Amino acid sequence: MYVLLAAHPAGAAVQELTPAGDPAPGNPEARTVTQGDLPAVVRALEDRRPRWIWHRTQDWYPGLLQAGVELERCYDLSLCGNILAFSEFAAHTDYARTAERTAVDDPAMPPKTLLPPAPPADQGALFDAVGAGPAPRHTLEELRLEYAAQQAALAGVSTDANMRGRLQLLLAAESAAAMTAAEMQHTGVPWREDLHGDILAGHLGPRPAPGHRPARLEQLAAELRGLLGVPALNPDSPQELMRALHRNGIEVKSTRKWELRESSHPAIGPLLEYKQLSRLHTANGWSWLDAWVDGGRFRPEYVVGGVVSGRWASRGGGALQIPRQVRGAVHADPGHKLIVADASQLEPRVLVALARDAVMAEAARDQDLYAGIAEKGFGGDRAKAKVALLGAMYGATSGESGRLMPQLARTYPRAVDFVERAARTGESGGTVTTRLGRSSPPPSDRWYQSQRSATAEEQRRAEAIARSRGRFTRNFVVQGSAADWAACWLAELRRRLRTLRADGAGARAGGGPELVFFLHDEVMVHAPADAVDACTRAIEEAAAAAKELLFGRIPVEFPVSIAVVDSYDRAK
DNA sequence: AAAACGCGCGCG
DNA sequence: AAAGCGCGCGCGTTTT
Repeated sequence: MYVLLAAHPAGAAVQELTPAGDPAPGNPEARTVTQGDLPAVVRALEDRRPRWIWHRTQDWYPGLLQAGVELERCYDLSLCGNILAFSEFAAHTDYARTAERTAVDDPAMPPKTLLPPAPPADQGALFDAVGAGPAPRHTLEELRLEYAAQQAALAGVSTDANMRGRLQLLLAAESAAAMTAAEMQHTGVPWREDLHGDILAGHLGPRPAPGHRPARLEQLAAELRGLLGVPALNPDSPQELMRALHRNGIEVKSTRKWELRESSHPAIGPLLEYKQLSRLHTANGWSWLDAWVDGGRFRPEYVVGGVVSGRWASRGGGALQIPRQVRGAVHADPGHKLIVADASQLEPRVLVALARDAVMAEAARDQDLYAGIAEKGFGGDRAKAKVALLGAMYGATSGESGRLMPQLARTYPRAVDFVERAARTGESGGTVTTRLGRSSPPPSDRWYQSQRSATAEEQRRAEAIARSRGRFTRNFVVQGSAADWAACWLAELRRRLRTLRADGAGARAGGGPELVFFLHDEVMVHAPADAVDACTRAIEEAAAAAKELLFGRIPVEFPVSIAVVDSYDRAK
């Protein structure tokens, strides 16, 4: 069953559709629902396990979750349309051809909200007030036609090499990701403000008055002014700092910490400490706590489709950059555990599978892939093998990594060829595509302009721009296919956790197992102690399922390492 | 005064 | 030890 949900002046409009996007023969009429009635109506329909079709998950699902309604599956027209419009698998379809002319939704655009909670006051007037605000951006009929067009495009994708199946899987996984993101934002990461406060006080001293440096930073700044002989120095100003360093004979070209570390001047130690603590204070200090942690939960906004490769981005709170320094504040509730799982060395394993490199696959049977690769081709030197492989995936040209490339190519020609081909394609303006069919964006205007270069200087510049795009497409196939895998892993895990909750896992502990965090190749589940074993099994099963969905039965493993801990800093 | 840019650094 | 990819954010600085 497919149900389309659209904004309507009266609140919302609901219509049952066929899988292809036609009005359902037995029940072709749309009906309108007031905003207040929507949660109850949706909940009643959910009993029939429909796939909910809507413009953007972020417009609908947060409000429904707020009203206590959790749903199983959806189809996000905006996210799926973006994939279909660019996918090479669908490039020959009418949908992709017309999509080039129509603006595609920007995934990074903030969502409008239809149901409580109301958006912050400063933007409330724009999006608020059903009936009083601007007309909905898309009518029910427009969205129905959009869905039908997307399904027609999908039906037009070749079944060769299971391309249609793979793309369909990607659309389902992307839509599931959108739901997971909304659910995780709703749930939040368990965050102990008191522990965070202890960490801050330990490093910085007591909380300072607003606009002031904490005691420890002030002390270090004073020390630096003395050591560098600049009484008014503001160490936060790179310009002032650079001048002060030069005056003391410290000839750095930037104030980056790895360059500073080269110098042995007595000011360098305190300066590096200042930089580290200053970062902690400004990025994850007391104001961060005030702004982002509420009621013991950190609720970041995830932006599914925010990265062209298919990775998620986030907005506000730096959710995808929680520094190791403060991970001790991420703490399970009483009677609960955090299960932190990450896919070990995901990208190189994905490369092995993509390239069907049997030699590398054999080496990758080792739990430690880099050690396995080192054994064959690098005389057991793990560090060398790792640097070489990372260089191959990122397009290293110089340094040790660049020098090791030929050595890697001798033993593993298929894997190296695979990324080299992706690079060549990108350099010449072509498109590359992930395992499930997400394609790279077209070259930038800069790239096109540089193609028409005349002088030798312009020519050199053009080659640099081309190489830069080559590094991007080289990495895109690996990073993007890893994101494909991770999206499937997450979707499979979500499904299993829903089953565990439905079966009553953790009912006594006051809250069943929940996904609370996802970071590229890592998931965190917050689970009652007695559900931990079932959850770890679910995580492993989901990983195995993801591999098979992407690649079928191939002799490449995607092991996950799992830590069951009370706080995040104890994981790996 | 506000917006845009560049630096530096956190994460994978 | 940093370099090759992908991000977000806060600060200082420059431009509008």
